[in-house]
Amino acid sequence: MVSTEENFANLLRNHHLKVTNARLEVLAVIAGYGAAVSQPVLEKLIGTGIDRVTLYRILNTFEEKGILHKVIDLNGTANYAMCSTACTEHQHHDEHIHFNCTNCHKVYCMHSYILPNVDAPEGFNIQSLNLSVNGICKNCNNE
Amino acid sequence: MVSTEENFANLLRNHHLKVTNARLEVLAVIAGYGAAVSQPVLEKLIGTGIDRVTLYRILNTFEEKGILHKVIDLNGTANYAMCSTACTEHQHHDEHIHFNCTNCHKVYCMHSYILPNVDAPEGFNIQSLNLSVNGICKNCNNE
DNA sequence: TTAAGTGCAAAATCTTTGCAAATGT
DNA sequence: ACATTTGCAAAGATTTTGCACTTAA
Repeated sequence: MVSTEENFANLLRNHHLKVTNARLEVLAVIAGYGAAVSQPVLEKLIGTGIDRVTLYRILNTFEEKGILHKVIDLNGTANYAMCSTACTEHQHHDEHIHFNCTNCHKVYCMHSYILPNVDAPEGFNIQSLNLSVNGICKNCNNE
Repeated sequence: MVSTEENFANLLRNHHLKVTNARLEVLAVIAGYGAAVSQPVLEKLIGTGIDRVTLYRILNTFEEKGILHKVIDLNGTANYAMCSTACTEHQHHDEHIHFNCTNCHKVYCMHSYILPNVDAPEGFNIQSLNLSVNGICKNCNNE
């Protein structure tokens, strides 16, 4: 079995990105977090190792390349989560439900739920759907 | 028939807020806009009559009191729309679909669509749902 | 009269940009 | 070697706070 770090390196290579320490660390933290993460939280988790500007640029690059998808939470803050392998530079497939915990503000991707169909009114064209559920997550309920 | 301005004044009184020019103007602009409005757009529509800080404070107060509801759009920007009469200081009822135009960035409240039921996974409690639809609005399709 | 609301200045965030130095391939 | 990536400094954008002045009730 290949190490996790090697998997991340391959992920970067597959998207024609250079393998740098900063990028590997961002991937490791996000993949290990278990929920979508915001830039401020990421910054705390990572510590002083990576400059804030670099972090912003890494997140933007990863989103453009289809490595991460961006989820806007209840407060309008951007949160990032690993994309499914179906995401590419040209098309994001982010059609699942996001659960926003109103207590700890974690954002969970609920891959097992399927979005409903919605018919657009006359004159409107639908490109994508985004269903957010707000409530209390399992962690917070057990405290 | 009572004038619109008098209706707005009553709306403010009903929520125990003083009737001021700034508040009446904000209500008039938002009610006349036909979609949810962001603070920057509101500021342009209103012009120099109201200080930016006052505008922020009015929007916050209106949201707290249940006069406006806040809709976060695709970019994480807060947009404000008139609440239905079912909204109070203690409980917002904002359970309708929001249509985000990816071209003009207007946010439409689709009151005629009903949200689907979602069952929460074990341990999670759902408080509210938020379904955003992204696409091209009628206005932009006709240009 | 007096509590609530407003305007201005200034601070606190959050995010982006420009450029020189460092790094991966 | 060379294009990419990074760090730092600085600018831009957005939102909040403090305080004195004004206004609605």
